[in-house]
Amino acid sequence: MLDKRKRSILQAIVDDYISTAEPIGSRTIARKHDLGVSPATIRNEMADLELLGYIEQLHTSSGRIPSAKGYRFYVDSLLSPTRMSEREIALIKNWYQEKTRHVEEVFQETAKILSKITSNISLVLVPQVTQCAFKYLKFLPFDDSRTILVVVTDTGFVENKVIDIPTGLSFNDLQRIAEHINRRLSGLSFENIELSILREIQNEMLIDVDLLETALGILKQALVVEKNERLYLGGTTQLLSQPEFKNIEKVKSFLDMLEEEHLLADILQKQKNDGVIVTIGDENKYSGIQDCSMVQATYRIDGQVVGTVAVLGPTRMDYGKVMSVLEFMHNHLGEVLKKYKI
Amino acid sequence: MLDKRKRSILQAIVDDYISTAEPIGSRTIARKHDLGVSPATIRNEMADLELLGYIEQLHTSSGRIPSAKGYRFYVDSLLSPTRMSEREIALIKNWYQEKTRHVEEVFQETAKILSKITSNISLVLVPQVTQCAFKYLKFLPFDDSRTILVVVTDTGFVENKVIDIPTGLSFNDLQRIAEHINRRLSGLSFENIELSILREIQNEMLIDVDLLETALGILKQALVVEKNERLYLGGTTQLLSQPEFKNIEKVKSFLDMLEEEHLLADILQKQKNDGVIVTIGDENKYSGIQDCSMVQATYRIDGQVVGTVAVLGPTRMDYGKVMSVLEFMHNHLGEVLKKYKI
DNA sequence: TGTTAGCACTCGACCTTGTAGAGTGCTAAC
DNA sequence: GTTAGCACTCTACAAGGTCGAGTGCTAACA
Repeated sequence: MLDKRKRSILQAIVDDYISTAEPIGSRTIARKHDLGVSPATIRNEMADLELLGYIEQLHTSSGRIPSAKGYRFYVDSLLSPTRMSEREIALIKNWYQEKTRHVEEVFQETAKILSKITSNISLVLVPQVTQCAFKYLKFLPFDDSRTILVVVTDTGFVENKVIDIPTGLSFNDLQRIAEHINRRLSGLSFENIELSILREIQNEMLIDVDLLETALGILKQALVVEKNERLYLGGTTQLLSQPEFKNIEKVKSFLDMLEEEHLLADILQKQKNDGVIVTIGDENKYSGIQDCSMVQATYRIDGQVVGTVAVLGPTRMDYGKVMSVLEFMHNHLGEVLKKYKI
Repeated sequence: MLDKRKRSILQAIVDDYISTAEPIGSRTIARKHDLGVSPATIRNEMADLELLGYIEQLHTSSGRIPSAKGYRFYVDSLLSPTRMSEREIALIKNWYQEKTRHVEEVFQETAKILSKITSNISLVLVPQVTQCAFKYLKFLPFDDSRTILVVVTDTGFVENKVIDIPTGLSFNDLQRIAEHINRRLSGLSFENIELSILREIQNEMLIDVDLLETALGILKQALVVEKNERLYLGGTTQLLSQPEFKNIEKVKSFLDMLEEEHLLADILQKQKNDGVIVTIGDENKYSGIQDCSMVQATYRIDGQVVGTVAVLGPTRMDYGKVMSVLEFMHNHLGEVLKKYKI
């Protein structure tokens, strides 16, 4: 364990480096932070800290910058958990009030808020439909050969698709099939709608087994669409303001990675514990972001975890601020979503 | 009018500059293009071309680069209209076949194809709903206080929204109102649904004028959502490969502009003639893209123009290729959309 | 009269060199 | 254990020099 002075010095280095993006020297620390010791002493301590792996040097005679281990210690032991100020909270709540009318807009604006406040890239993973319940499906008329299949969930998500009416089925047949399916499935969560239940339905409707199969196929297809998690991204341009992305090649490879949406969704750790998680530098499993850190948090509706929000940026990020914002989202995004009738 | 040799030289300059992004000198032209004259002669001609405003010099003793006027002349008079090769066309058609299942995916993939082929940013403006016809609206049950309003167009676009049931209206009232509205509006294009018609409907339904007003309000609100043009963007990262965007500040301001979607939609000229249009440099009305060129083309369904595709990039773009691709989209995107049941 | 070779000139790109400044480690004194 | 002093290291930056590509002009040539 580090003694008090070493901790103060490490804290000073991380704090300063986060705000200036410049390596920090002993004299700078002595000047800015009143530790009551001379630069020479600080130099000795810094040599120790470097030996212990908390800070590193780009070359002889440059100041020190925090290592991944240093950031980890900072986040775990030096950062006093802060909450957002009342004023900030009021601002955010007001933002939601003004800018959101659809559910989708809540996600969109959440991404915007996060990236704006933290000056980093934000990710919002929307609820997996599997976690909400099937309410009903309905076929709406379109023309002789096509119909509109509408699937409604208990949370008010509506998905629709224009589909061909399977040959041999009349529109009335479809209505009948829909009614039956609804009677059996209504209220079940999408997770619980398994092939076995679908088989049962098929068995119950002895007539037209083939036709039902087609209809069930359509439902399944709709489910696939539903299940597809959606990801909202915010603040990709903020990236360009960060000094670590001066190098245009770096920006390019990073943006290319961001375009691989499924990859990003995968990067978000399936977190077990319910709260804010910080992943620093090479703790990330994808090499593309190993000089980045990610802070993520779940959000819940009625106590159930339904999605994840995250902030992604260079390891040199303002962990305190980012964590407090995500803490807020963790606690309040569910409320907001509920208010806006998800 | 330029004589034949000047035209050859201008063409050589534009061609070379497009492919190398370096100013072109007289010696380079003499070497690469067999014009049968010496560099000195070419120099004299270039001096003339500069005087006429077709090319310009960044400083004494640099080669020449085309001016906006030069590009304009190139596009109008030097570029022989080319078509895409059969092989390329087959590739594109195959791409659509493999990657598109929803209508939205067609737009998404069109943007991707355009940016991939042209190495520039692509814009796909999707059909304005105003240009297709209202088919019907329907209220679907949700819960005691809310209903799902579904609006269907003749092209198969379906938009839905969960709305509060206005106090005083029963679900049956809504059904009745929907029926009446459908009877009056079905088949009308959204453009033709004007306030006057809505007033008429209001007058016809003498009972419950207040309630109808509310319902019409909801429809109008849905229309607003509908009318909102959607814009698909592709290849923003391609930008970073272009040497004119080495400067990170430039990239940033450009990307910021791209985020203003409505602005972009506005930049696309409301074109009257039906074909491929090229806008070069300061011909663009927005100052943010005055060192860029834009090539745009309409696409049609059943002979009716429904949307626009465009490619945006530095003035130094491969106009021949870009124009041929957009010519292709102009002629075939409608077909693709039709096949995928728009 | 149009074309060409030759020449002096210009300017950016690139390299070298020198200097200032920030920072370090070590040592000796407090 | 702490500190002042000192020699040392390394980067950033500016100044100066050279190279090469390109130009315009002039005089000679077909």
